[in-house]
Amino acid sequence: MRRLPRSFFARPTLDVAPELLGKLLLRRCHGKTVAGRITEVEAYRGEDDRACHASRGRTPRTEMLYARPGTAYVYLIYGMYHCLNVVTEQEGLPAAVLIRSCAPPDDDGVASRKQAARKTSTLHSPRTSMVGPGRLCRALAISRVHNGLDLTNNDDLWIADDGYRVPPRDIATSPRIGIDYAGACAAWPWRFFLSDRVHVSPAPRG
DNA sequence: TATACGATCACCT
DNA sequence: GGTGATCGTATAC
Repeated sequence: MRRLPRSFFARPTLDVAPELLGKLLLRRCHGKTVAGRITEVEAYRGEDDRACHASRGRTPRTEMLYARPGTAYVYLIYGMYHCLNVVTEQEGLPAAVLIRSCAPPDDDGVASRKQAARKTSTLHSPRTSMVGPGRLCRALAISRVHNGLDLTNNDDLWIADDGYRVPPRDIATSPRIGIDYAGACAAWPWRFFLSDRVHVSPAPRG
């Protein structure tokens, strides 16, 4: 089990995002460690990306997007949910990957992940589900107190590689969710997810 | 100071 | 299919 180093995040965001699929998101809280295997992410890159919060420039809110790669950017959305991002690229270039969903890591040993989902469905109620950015942060007790945390060097929240590999053909892409206001950027296929969609948020209708 | 709205979710018909 | 919850942020005044 190897914690992802800063060099992993200090690369093009569109390379980092799909490579985060299959990695473990780990959260240590009150002496217990909770983990999720990343199944769905979205890339946000640069001031020219109208869906990126930094598209209106550097403000107190977006400051962390300009920080060192490997920094956590956590913000409050709709007054009640939090979203977790990992900052990418070089310091000064505002870019990050939104972690949208995780699967229970113990699904691994089962041949069919759909079978595993059925098997464990009663253990993962809507309140403990890690599918969806708001639910993920609720399940892992992630909030704005984690904004600015260095994920490469702390023991509360980090990302690790345990050797699990996602075959490239099992990765699907789509436009990002909930950014219809972003003009042409709304069509960019910057959402990456496991194509079985077992632990992935449902695609919007339409 | 006031207002509009959002990288969501749960619950309703 | 639709809508309310709930509040920080950006923008307009």
